[in-house]
Amino acid sequence: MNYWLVKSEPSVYSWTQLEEDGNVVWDGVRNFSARNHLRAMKKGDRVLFYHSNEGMAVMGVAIVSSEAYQDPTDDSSTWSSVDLIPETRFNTPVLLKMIKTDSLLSQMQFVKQSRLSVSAVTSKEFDLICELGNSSS
DNA sequence: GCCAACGTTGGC
DNA sequence: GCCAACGTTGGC
Repeated sequence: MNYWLVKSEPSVYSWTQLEEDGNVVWDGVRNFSARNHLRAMKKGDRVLFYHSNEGMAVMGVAIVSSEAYQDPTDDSSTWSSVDLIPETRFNTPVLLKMIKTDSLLSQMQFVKQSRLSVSAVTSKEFDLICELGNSSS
């Protein structure tokens, strides 16, 4: 299994919205590196769901429920989408501030490439984020 | 195929 | 609201 992180501005699409919807078509990605990550996703892969701009924290874990297919919002056959479903809501969102102070987590791809909207996560990083997110503060 | 200009993202 | 980072575009 592989691990990923997607970013979303909560004013555009939030974790709470994902929980209400039960699933989401992750469309609108218009960056080649991010698209390639979408295409590498397998059903069952875990995806950290990060709030950018407001909140700036990993909110929980989603699951890839459908592998990459033609982005329905794209006419040019260039871009791809996947489907995500919510799995676990962290009881303690893992703040970017905290991630940046950790020697392991501060090396995460999404920290180093802050504009990449879909990034890869190692299993170590994933486990530690989950540990922090599931611990009661 | 290079690179300057431009637009967008996202943290602060 | 500012600005740094960086991906994309387009002229040459």
